[in-house]
Amino acid sequence: MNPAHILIVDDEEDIRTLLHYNLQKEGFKVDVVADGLACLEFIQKEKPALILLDVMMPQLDGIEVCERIKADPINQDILICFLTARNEDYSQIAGLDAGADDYIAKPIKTKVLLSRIHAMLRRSQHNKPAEPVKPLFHINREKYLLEKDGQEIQLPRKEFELLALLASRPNFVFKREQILEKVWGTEIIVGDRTIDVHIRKIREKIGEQYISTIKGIGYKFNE
Amino acid sequence: MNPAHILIVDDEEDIRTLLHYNLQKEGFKVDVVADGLACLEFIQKEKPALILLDVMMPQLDGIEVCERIKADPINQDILICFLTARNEDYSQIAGLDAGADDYIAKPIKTKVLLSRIHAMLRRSQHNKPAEPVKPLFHINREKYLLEKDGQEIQLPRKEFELLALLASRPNFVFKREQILEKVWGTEIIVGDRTIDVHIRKIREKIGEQYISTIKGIGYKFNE
DNA sequence: CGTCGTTTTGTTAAATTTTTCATAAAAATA
DNA sequence: TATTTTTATGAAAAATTTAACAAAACGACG
Repeated sequence: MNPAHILIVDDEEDIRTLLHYNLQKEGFKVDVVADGLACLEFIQKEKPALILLDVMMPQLDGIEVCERIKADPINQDILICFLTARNEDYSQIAGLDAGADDYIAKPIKTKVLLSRIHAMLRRSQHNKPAEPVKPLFHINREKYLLEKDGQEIQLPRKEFELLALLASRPNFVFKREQILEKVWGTEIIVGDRTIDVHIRKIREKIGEQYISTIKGIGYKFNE
Repeated sequence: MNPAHILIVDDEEDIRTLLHYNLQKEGFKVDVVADGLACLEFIQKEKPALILLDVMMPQLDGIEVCERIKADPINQDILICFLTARNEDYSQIAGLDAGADDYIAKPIKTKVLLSRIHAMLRRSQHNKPAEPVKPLFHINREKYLLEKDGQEIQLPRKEFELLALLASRPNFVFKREQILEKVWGTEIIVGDRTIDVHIRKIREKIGEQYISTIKGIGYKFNE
C-alpha cells in the first residue's frame, strides 16, 4: 500500500507549511511548490495522485492551472482539489467547471481536509479496471477473503495483501525488495524476517504448494 | 450522450419559469411541477436523472418529498438538489440527512446552478458501484423500522442508516472510511469509536450473528 | 427549563495482528 | 566437505485494533 503522492500549490508560506506538516504526518508523500508555474513544471517530471491547488495566486491563478493540467489527457486522472477563500461562490463554480474534483474552503480544518482527501483518493481508486481474476484461486478484494475450491479463507490484512500481490502474477518472481515496497510501502521499514513470517502463515493456511521460495531473490506464486 | 432529464419542483411561478428557461437553454430535458405531491406522482411515471426540489413548500415540504423518494431503492440513484432560502443552515443539514445530494441557496445564480448540476451529474456517473438490495430482513426506510421475522424493530436514525448500508450489500466488507463517508458524509467528522458503538447497539438489537468484524478493515453484513 | 432518547467521545481491557529475535535448517559457494 | 549465506520456525514482544463501559454532549419535546 504505497502512500499517495500529493502536491501542494499555494503562495502563502503558512498554508504550505501547515498542509505539508499535516499531510506528511498522515503518511502521504508530499511535495510543495509556491506558484502555478512551478506546479506545471513539477508535473512535467512527476505525476502526483492529487494536487491541492490554491485558487487565488498571483500571475497564474488556480483555475488557469487546473485547466491547463486537465487539458492533457495524460493528466486527466490527477485529482485536483481547490483551496478557496471562504464562501467564494464564484471560485467554487469556476473551479468545478475547470475540471477540479473537489474544493475545500479556507480556513482549512485539518480533519475536514484529510477526510476529503481520503474520500477523493478512494473514489478514484474505486473506478479503476478490475484486477485480473484467478480461476482456481480467487482473491476477493470486496470481501477481503480468499476463495479456494469452495471454501472461503479469511486472512489478516498484511497476509492478504501479500498473497494478493504474489497471486496477481503467477510464476512471476517478486523480489523481496519489491514485496516490501508494494505491501509495506517505502515509508515503513521492516526487516526481511517479517516477510518470511508472513509467508509461513499464509502457507499454513493455504498449503505449501502455492508459494515457492526462490532463494536469494524472493517468492513466487505457482499456477 | 442524450440530455439529462431534470425535474423542477417549486411552488413559485417565477422560479419555475427561470429555471425552466435556463436549463432548457443549456440543453437539458426539463419538466416542471408546482408541488410535492405532483412531484411524487411524476416520478411514478418517469424517472428523471435529477430533481431540483424547493424545500419550503406548502403541504408537503421538500425534505419530506426527498425522504419519500429516497425511501424506494429504485429511486436511490435519482439525484436530488435542494433549493433553500439563503443561509438556512438548518434546512441544509436536514436536507442532506434526508438523502439529498446537494443544495443550492437562493437567490439562485444561473452560473452556480449550472455548474452544480453538471458537477452532480458528472459525479453520479463517475461512481456507480452496483448496489443490489438484499431483503434478508426488510428495511423500511420510511419508518426507520426493521422487520425481522415477524417482529418490528425500531432503530434510531444513525443505527438504522448504518445497518441499511451494511445490509445493502451482504458479505461486502465496508471499510471504516467508507462507512463514515456514506453514513456521516465527508463534512461531519466523527471518531472511529462512534462506529464501534453503533455496531454494538445494532448487535444488541438484532443479534450478534448478522454483523462480522473484519479486523483492520471494517464490518460486513452476513447473508 | 428539565427529561429522555440518541449520538459521540474517551478510557481501559481484550483480542488480534504484526514484527522481532534467536536458533535451526537448507541451499549455495568455495 | 567446510563455510557462508539465506530462509524457516517457534516463541515472544510490540503494536494495532476492536469491544465494552461510562459518561458527556446534543436535540427533540413537553
